[in-house]
Amino acid sequence: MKILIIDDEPAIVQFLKDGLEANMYVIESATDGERGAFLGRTGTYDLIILDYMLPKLSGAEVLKEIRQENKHIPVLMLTVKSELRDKDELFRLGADDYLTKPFLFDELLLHVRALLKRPAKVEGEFYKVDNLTLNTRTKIIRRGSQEIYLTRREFALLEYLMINRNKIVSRNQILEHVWDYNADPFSNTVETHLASLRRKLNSGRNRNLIHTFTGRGYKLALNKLSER
Amino acid sequence: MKILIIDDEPAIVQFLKDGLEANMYVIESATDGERGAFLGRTGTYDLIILDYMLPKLSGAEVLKEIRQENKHIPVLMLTVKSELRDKDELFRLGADDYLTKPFLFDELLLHVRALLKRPAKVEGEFYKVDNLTLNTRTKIIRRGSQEIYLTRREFALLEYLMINRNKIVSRNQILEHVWDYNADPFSNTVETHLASLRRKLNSGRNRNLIHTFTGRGYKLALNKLSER
DNA sequence: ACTAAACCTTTAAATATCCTTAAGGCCGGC
DNA sequence: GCCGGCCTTAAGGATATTTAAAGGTTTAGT
Repeated sequence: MKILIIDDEPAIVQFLKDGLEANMYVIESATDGERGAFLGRTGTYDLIILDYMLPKLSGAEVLKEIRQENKHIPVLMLTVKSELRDKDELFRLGADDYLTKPFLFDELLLHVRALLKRPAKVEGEFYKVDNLTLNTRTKIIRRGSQEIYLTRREFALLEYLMINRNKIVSRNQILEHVWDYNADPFSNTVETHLASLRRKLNSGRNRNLIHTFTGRGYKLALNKLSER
Repeated sequence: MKILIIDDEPAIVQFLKDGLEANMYVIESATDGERGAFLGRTGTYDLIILDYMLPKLSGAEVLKEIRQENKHIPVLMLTVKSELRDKDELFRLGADDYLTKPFLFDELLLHVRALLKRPAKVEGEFYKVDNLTLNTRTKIIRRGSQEIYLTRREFALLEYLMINRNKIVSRNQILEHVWDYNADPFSNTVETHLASLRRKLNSGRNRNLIHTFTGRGYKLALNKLSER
């Protein structure tokens, strides 16, 4: 899951980034409204965290720009109580949720989880394919009863495959959803991570669940071809 | 365990602080209601000790503010008998317990212990992971039969890890619960204390119980990964 | 109030982990 | 059987963590 943070205070951005990365989210950030609006319009995110008070382009304007692009990405707004005249104002602008500063990180995390659950991305507490499970709350991966240790990138990759299980996802889709804009599309880092993910998932006598479709992409499923 | 003291008399604050620190609690304090309410709302405490009579914002008002933030932190109120018309008044406001001044420190300590036991933070007299035990009453740490001497900060750190045993806690969570607001989040004092804690706990041929999850935090547990 | 010890924090260097890059071999499609 | 795309492995670079040591502050004893 990829989250965009737009806030002009570097310390806050860092605080949110660290905390969210510790919870296995992929983070991109912008420290002014202009850059934030650009990323929000052009990037691929599952959630945007947007400060109300911003230089260059206010939070409200950024939100408007994003919404114009017909995107219905969940947007969580951060406000200072004194700034907030009317909370309905925020919803009218198109925000999905808001939080008044200061807040505890755990509070934010609850809101983030709730928002990410909405767009039918997450049905229950678990994703499951064969005997492979991903717990969306604890971020624990298991193959059968054995817990599997994954790095952040590997986790984000597997999560994306799990969300799209039984469907073919292209290399570019993966790159868009799991890597940030710095990623070099000509490098083979996706393939490398897929390899190490397969190695970790297939240990023992477990069957391979990540199937390659040459020229098309990858599919996480019990069988390469669907049979009914 | 971190305690917030809100009292306008510096001498009382000092008295409580010294005594509680001697019992391995981490203390923060405020000498007026405004500051107290701010800390109470924004900080992370396991208990708040609140004087009824305060300048700027009365104890009752401070309590109301804290409770508005939906927090159910235990609050211990301190009153002078003459101030207290009706003790039910305090409970109605949301206090969990009260004490009338003057009192003996040991009395206070009993109340503090009782309150901290409530929120399922402490089950019995001991925390235990492998052959490592922490006695919540005597504050004695043992690895097997060997007693281990820890400094206050090390103790608070281990206690926090013990409360959250078998769960990953991030560096920021640790900072929030074990250090006070003065702590510089960019220094590596947490890491340094973890190192010295590990050194003390792992002496001899004991296995390491504090496991690192790069980019995510630390977990106190028998094994890094769980197998069921 | 002074001194010494204990403790906590800071800095910096060493180490470990993770991510990316690059090269060579393998496999599947044609 | 050839070619291009994919996989694997290893090495290098970047980032994160651990360790060591010195400096500063607090605490405790006299």
